[in-house]
Amino acid sequence: MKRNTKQAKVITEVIRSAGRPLTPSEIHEYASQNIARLGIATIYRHLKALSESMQVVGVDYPGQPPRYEWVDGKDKVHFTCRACDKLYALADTTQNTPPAKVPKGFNVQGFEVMLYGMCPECG
Amino acid sequence: MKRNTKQAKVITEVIRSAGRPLTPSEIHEYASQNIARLGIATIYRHLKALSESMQVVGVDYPGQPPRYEWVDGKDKVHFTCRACDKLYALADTTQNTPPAKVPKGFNVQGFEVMLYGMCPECG
DNA sequence: TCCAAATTGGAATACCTTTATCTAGAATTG
DNA sequence: CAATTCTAGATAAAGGTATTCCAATTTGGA
Repeated sequence: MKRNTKQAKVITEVIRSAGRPLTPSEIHEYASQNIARLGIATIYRHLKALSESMQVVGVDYPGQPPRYEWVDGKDKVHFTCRACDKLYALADTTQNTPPAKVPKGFNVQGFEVMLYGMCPECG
Repeated sequence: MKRNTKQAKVITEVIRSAGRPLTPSEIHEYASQNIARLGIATIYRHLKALSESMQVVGVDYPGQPPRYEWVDGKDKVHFTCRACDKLYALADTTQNTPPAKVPKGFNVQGFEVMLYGMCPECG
């Protein structure tokens, strides 16, 4: 039986309220503010479970560690700054329509847009 | 002085003509068909150089090793099959226009669209 | 052709993320 | 409240990519 532990609540809330994709160590860092001696393995265990239940999805981009993001049907557009490497979640302006046509036979279930450039802080 | 070696030519040509993002080991495999005893370190050396000179870019997606793709101003749209994990490069139908609006202050230099779903072979 | 310098191959290894393991502790059930 | 069983924490270990090292080779120029 699945149990409702304090760790599960905090980890889930951290990801859900972040508003942007977080790395496992970021999640660990933020959740540790509410739970002393939180093990990194616990982060990975919950990330695995949350991924399997489709509540979070992985977001990768080159040269950076994998990040995880809450699934809410929005925030499919990300922006990464080439100067400071910050990752932003932008409002989805694509209305859930894949911004590209696909050849016959491909069934698109989801999509993701990654923008590269300079963020307001970096120029 | 930079030298024009057979390895550099073959590795570059493998990536350039692939038409899709390749993993370092895929590049090694294909290039080895033309060069006996090709070291994997040579692959990484050239990938690093080609990345720094902006001739290739990295393409990541969750759970898979990093792939590298030739930069030609096209092929910014990728499709990954959730069943077989194949990665396809689709024709860019976005005309180099980012498929999303960005807030004031963000300067978009490039973008990438990743589609998830089922490929023709898998359903 | 000959030489100095750049490049390669091969293997070791460094590096870092993720997982496995084990025991102690905590959450449900009756 | 006691028993049961899931979960957490800590650390070791795995897993796998990327780098380093250096002798041997190759390249471009004189």
